[in-house]
Formats: sequence, structure tokens, C-alpha cells
Amino acid sequence: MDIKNTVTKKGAFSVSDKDISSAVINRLPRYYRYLGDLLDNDVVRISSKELSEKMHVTASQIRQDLNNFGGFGQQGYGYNVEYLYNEIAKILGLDRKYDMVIVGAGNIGQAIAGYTDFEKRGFKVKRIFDINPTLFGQTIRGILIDDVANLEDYIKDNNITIAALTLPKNQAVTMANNLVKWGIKGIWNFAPIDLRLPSNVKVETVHLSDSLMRLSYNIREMEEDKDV
Amino acid sequence: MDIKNTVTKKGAFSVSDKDISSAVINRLPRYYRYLGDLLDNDVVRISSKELSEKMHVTASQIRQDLNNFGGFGQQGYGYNVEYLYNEIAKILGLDRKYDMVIVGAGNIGQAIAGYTDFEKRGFKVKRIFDINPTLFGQTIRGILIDDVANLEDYIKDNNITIAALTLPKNQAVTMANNLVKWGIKGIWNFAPIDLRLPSNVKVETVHLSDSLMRLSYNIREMEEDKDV
DNA sequence: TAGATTGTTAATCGATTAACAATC
DNA sequence: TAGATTGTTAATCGATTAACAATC
Repeated sequence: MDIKNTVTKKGAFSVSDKDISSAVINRLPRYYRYLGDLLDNDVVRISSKELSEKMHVTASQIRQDLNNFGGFGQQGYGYNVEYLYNEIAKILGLDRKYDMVIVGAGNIGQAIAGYTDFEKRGFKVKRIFDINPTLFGQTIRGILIDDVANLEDYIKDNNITIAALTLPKNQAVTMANNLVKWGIKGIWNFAPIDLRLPSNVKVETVHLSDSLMRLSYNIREMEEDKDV
Repeated sequence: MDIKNTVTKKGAFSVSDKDISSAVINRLPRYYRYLGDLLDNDVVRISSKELSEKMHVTASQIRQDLNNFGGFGQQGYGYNVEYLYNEIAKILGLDRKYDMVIVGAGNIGQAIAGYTDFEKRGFKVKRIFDINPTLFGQTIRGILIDDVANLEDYIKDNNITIAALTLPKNQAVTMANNLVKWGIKGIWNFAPIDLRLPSNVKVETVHLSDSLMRLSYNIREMEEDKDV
């Protein structure tokens, strides 16, 4: 008897036993966004076909993507919007709360602190840290700006999971390594560098200037096509 | 041998006759960044092999990517760093200047205005527009905040190419359509929506909350793997 | 039941990697 | 010339799309 062939149906296994491609992960927040809008408009059910037309993707891709995580739909019916919305939230880890710090009270640091949207999704900024003494004691939306010398203790004492790293390039690498030592689990990096950290710390980088360069490329390309 | 003067056969330009895949375009700013660092360190030449080790990609991919745009290297030598850096700048459209406005003087709008890095790359913020009268006349880094009622005229009179759109979601779509009408060529969109605009206007969206959700996914996935 | 639509396998397409002849 | 490394073609791998049997 071939044992290998007797192991058939999935689902008994946890979601993360196989590696999901990053292309799929990158699309999840977008699904989540569209489902949230549908929910706001009191839409109860939707088929992959309808959703595909709204999102300008193929229905096939939607079904393939979702089936990486489980069978959330029903034949002949489609998907229950609220249920699917909540399932994707769980997949994305939005069913839990994250305590965050912001490291660097510059332009971007302050902008992130000022935002209320992230908090709605479970990402709560607890404190901002900087090296500039004139900022100490100031608050943004009630969030205190503190001396970066206190950062290590603060992370350890308050179970901080995520650090938004908004320091200049030349300070970012050293700080990132410290954050790892101090037990941070995820770094939301705004510095224009590629952080290489141990695999038990996750990095997500927002490359603003890369983004602007892509826009520039596309504008230039379009203009060249025009006058050729 | 002077590589700079060794002009290749095919390179005689018309970069945009074939469609370059967006995977390639997305990597260009990263190449540009690494080459800039090499240049700062006075590195004169580099082979695809060496660069691939620094960047943690394959040498093959680097050569394939670059050859979409022309033969910038030389057999037996590699690539001249400065030359390649400048060529990529041209491809990305960084050899020209863009005049920009920021629409929305909120957190992100002000943060972008405060940045000096973009200006170095040729993206100059000329003015910020908002609906809130208490802000009118204020400046950020010398950049005036003006009444959004003046935006149409300002764009038309000052040949503005790019608008950074930092309005809340519900105002962003209407404004985007207006920007198109007023002749904007590129929109750098920070609102969490998918703008669908005519093909003569390019959109580049920065989805901050999508980015944070990806971080959250990766943290959660890592923690699950650990305790299975 | 009949119709609709999923979950999933198979086919296609595109992107990445490997290999190597060309050539500096 | 001999060695190195590109530019480019061919092979592989992965992701997307198509098709359809299962089933609600």
C-alpha cells in the first residue's frame, strides 16, 4: 500500500503548512478593501465573476487565490461577503492587536502618528522616539515623543511588536539591528535601504522614492510613445 | 579601454518600442540605488556577478533586465558604474525636471512637502493645496499652502506635471478626475483606492495600509510556524 | 430538479535561471 | 593571446488563465 497516496484532503492542516507565493499575499489587502466596500454597501453575497469585474482581474485568479487558504465559497451561491471579509482579516492577522512604536519623529514619523486609520485595523502607536531633546514631552494625537535612550526598556516592558522605522538612511541599519536585539517582531521600514535581518524578524519596506521613480518612468514612456 | 565612448550597436535608442514588463521596471529603482552607493564609494566598474552578490539576485537577471534597454556593458570588463547609473537615470526619466503640486495638506501631504530628497531627483514641489482656510498662507520649507479653488489655474499656468494626491478616500476620486481635466500627467496617489483614469495619465499608488497588512501577515505566519 | 458557481486540475503564458558563443 | 564577462538563446520554473466535474 502506498502511504503517500492515502494522505489526500487538506484542511486538517493549518493554513501555513505550505508557502503561499508573495504574489498572492500582495493581493489579499486589495480583496480585503473591496470586500469592506461591499460590506459598507450592504452587499450580502458575491460571485467570483462579479468581484472580478469590479476589481479588473480574472474570476479564476480570485478563486485560485482564496483556495490557497480554504474553501470560503459555496457552489451555486458564491461567497458570503461578511464571512469572506472576516476570514481574510484572520489570514492577514487583523484579528489581533499590535502595539507599535515609531522610531524617528521626522516628517514621516509624525505623519504616521497622526493617522487614525491604522489604529482601526488594530495597529496602535504607543509612543514615538527621537534623538532631539527639544521634541521630548511633545505629543501628537496624544502620543508622547520620548528620548530614544528609553526605547530599549520601553519595548521590553510594553511588549511592543512592531516598530515603524522612519530614521534617515545612515541611522536606520544600526537601529534596525538594535530593534531586533530588543525583541521587535516586525519592522515597517521607510528608509531607502534593504534591511537584512534574521528570519525571526519581518521587514516591510515602503520605498517612497522608488515609487516616484516608477511614476516618472511611466510618464516619460507615455510621452515618448506619443511623439514617435 | 574607455567604455563610455564605446557606443553599442543596438543602443541607438528608442527605448520604448517594446513593452517592458512591470517586474523589470519595479527593479530599476533598486539597481539605481545600488549603483549610486557604489558611485559614492568610488567603485569604477562592476560585473553582473559582483552586483548580484550585493543585491541578492542572480547575475542572469541583472543582465536580462539591463538588456531590455540596451547593451550597457562590455565583455570581459563588466559595467562602468557611472555610465550605467546615468543610463538608468535616463530610462527612469530622472534626467528631466518635474514640477509638482501636493493636493491635501494633511499628515502625508505635509510630510512629503517637508522632504528634500525628492527634489534632489528632479521632483520639485511648487505648491500645496487644501480646502481649509486656516492653512492658507502658511508655508512648509518655503512652500506655500494655497486655496484648492486656485488649483486649476495654477496647474494650467505653471505647467505642473505631477500631483501628489493626499486627500481622504471620499474626495480623492473627484479630485483625480479634475486633475486629469486640468492636464496633469501623473498622479502619485496616497488614498486607499484604485483610480481608474484615461491612459494618458499615469497613476502610482502608495498603499500604506496594504503595506502594514503584509507586515502583519508575515509576523502572524512566522509565529504560527514557530509553535506548530 | 435545473441553474449557478465553486474548487481544482490541466493548459498556457510569462518570468527567471542556466548555458554558452561572441568578444572585449 | 588567454581570461573574463557580456549579450542572448534555450531550458526551467512559477504564476495565470481556462476548463469542467462536483455540488449547493
